[in-house]
Amino acid sequence: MHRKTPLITDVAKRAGVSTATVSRVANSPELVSPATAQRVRQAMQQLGYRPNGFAKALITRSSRVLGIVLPDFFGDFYSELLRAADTAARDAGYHLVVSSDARAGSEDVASSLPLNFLDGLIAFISFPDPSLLESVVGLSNSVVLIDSGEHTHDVDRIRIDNASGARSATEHLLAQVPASRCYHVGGPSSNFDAVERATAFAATLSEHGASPASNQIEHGEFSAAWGYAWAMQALEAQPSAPVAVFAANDEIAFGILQAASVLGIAVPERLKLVGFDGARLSTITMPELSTVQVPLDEIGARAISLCIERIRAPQSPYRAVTASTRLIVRSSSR
Amino acid sequence: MHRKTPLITDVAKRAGVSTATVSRVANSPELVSPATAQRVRQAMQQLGYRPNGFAKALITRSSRVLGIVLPDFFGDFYSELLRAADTAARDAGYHLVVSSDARAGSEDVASSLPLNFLDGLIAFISFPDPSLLESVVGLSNSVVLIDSGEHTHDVDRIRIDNASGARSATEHLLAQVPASRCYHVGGPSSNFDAVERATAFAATLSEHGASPASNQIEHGEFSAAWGYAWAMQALEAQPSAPVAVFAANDEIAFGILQAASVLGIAVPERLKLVGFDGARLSTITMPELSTVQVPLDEIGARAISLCIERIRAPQSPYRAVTASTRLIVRSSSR
DNA sequence: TCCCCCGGTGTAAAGGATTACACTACACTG
DNA sequence: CAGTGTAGTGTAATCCTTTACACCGGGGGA
Repeated sequence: MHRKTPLITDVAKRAGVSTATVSRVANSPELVSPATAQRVRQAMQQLGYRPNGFAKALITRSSRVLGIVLPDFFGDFYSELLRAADTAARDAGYHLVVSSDARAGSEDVASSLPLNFLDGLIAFISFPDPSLLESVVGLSNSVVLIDSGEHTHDVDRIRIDNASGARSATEHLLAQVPASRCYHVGGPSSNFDAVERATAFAATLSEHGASPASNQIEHGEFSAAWGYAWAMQALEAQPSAPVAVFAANDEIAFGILQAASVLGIAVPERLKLVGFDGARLSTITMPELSTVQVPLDEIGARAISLCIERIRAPQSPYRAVTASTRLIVRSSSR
Repeated sequence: MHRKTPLITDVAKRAGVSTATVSRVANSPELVSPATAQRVRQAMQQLGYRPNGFAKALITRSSRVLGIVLPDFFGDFYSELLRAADTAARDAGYHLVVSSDARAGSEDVASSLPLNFLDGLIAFISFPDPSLLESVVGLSNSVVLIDSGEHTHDVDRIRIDNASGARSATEHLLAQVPASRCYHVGGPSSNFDAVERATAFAATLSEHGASPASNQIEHGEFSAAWGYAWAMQALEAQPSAPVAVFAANDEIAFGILQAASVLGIAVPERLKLVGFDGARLSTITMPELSTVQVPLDEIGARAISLCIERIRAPQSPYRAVTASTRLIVRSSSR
């Protein structure tokens, strides 16, 4: 009555060959004579045969599926990263399983991915809790960490060069506005990137002989709401002299832009604004947002290639890659 | 030298039981005496045992992994949908593999997912090419289609009630502005949702005795750039009397909002604007955007539950669910 | 006392592919 | 003509778990 899904033996029977030959047609055609291959392929077609992935993976010890853990699904930042990773993975014949709760404990990371099916794991964890990192690293043989700060573990890593981008942005602002009217609207103080960006901002000010007042650097979250809230209370009180703000990411900058519009503060005339990330959002704000570009596509692709290379050569030395950042000046700050 | 990963037999040996008992401890603990279970668990712990997913899936015929195909990774719309689906899946003990090129052919859909590992498939395909749909349906035993228009195939489906939302929005605008100054800025004419929304707009105008001029409904794409471009050329020429615009999604509306700001057209005084989707974007624009809310979380969760129910009961009758939409009036249109 | 039932456990048979190894037939070499 | 290499194919072991079925011992009913 109900047709069972065809097995390799069915194909073999139909084509008048052994299962080994059928398998070879699928996996190493060069070992099979063209005539036989043709017959086998036809049999596959007619039966609608598709190899059972589990059986294949069981003996092959490989699923060609990678897991990727991101802090969030939302926002252009992760979308772009994910897209790049997905493309790179596909080009290499791999698939991606995504998960989004990196800020939860590692048990969650573990339970949020079908770990038993993965050939490798890429984790973007910006809350550098050493024990969390340690356990994530233990989750798979081939782990790549993105942007997880310092660590003691042997593992492949990709770092974002927050400091140099933040420096460029700050220098750029300092060239236009005195240090005392330069502000940094930061991300969460528990977030690795946020801290690095804030630190670089402070350091750059210091190098210019200014020691930033406490209200010149404030931490919040990576959201437009935080940027808006900050701006509403900080900018309202400002005299008419121009102010410069370096936001820890584009979302925050976007919020600040909205507040400026409400407050009637002209950008860039009275407010010089620079964001961070260089994601899509920065190109659709009005005015267009100056930003520090993070090479998301490069990071995504590199993460995949590091992971795949480790799968191929488990014993090779661990590598650390730094993704460089670059200031892009647009109309919000000139 | 190098420790092999522990097998179920290792655990069994160490705990002094058979592999069957070990397996039972993991899968149906109620069959095992507490004392034995305790010993086995301890052995698992000590060895760091994790069952081989492939072997398990092979015999179980189930991976508890679902695939989901979306048109895109970008934008709040899909992010929210994905998040809801992911949450629902996780709650049900399933994992999600995502893929993003639904507008490509079905071969691409097939190659973009590790089909051989999936228990089911959820596909959001808004370009209702019948043969594409047909082949996607054939990709897995348990397929759920989201919003793929009419179709002849037996398959579970979720539809977005575009028409009723679009009607409400249009009525809302007609209550404030004469029909001759109501515009619809549509999405791609090949997109199912876009067409339904445009059609409902036109129908509502007709019901009010107005037959929309050709320039009152234009198709473009679901992007801020398109909305901006449309507004720059359409709104510039407008007299000072207020105009109403129903955008086919929030992104487009966002672009229109930007253009209005550039053109110095006050919203909502001179331009009444309503979007569609009700994603996050609509809440962070200035002014806040009236929109037709699509219950993304409900859709995501329902898609998962339909899929899982089909897996459980492959022979049950196919179902079609309609997700209702609802107008949310905010400051951009009142 | 005998039997039945049942909780707890073990044995061994799947599950469906890949691939090491063995083999055949034929073409060449010397 | 014996010997060797090679292209093409088949046989059977293997990957690691789950689970149907068998078994065993003891408590309770008749």
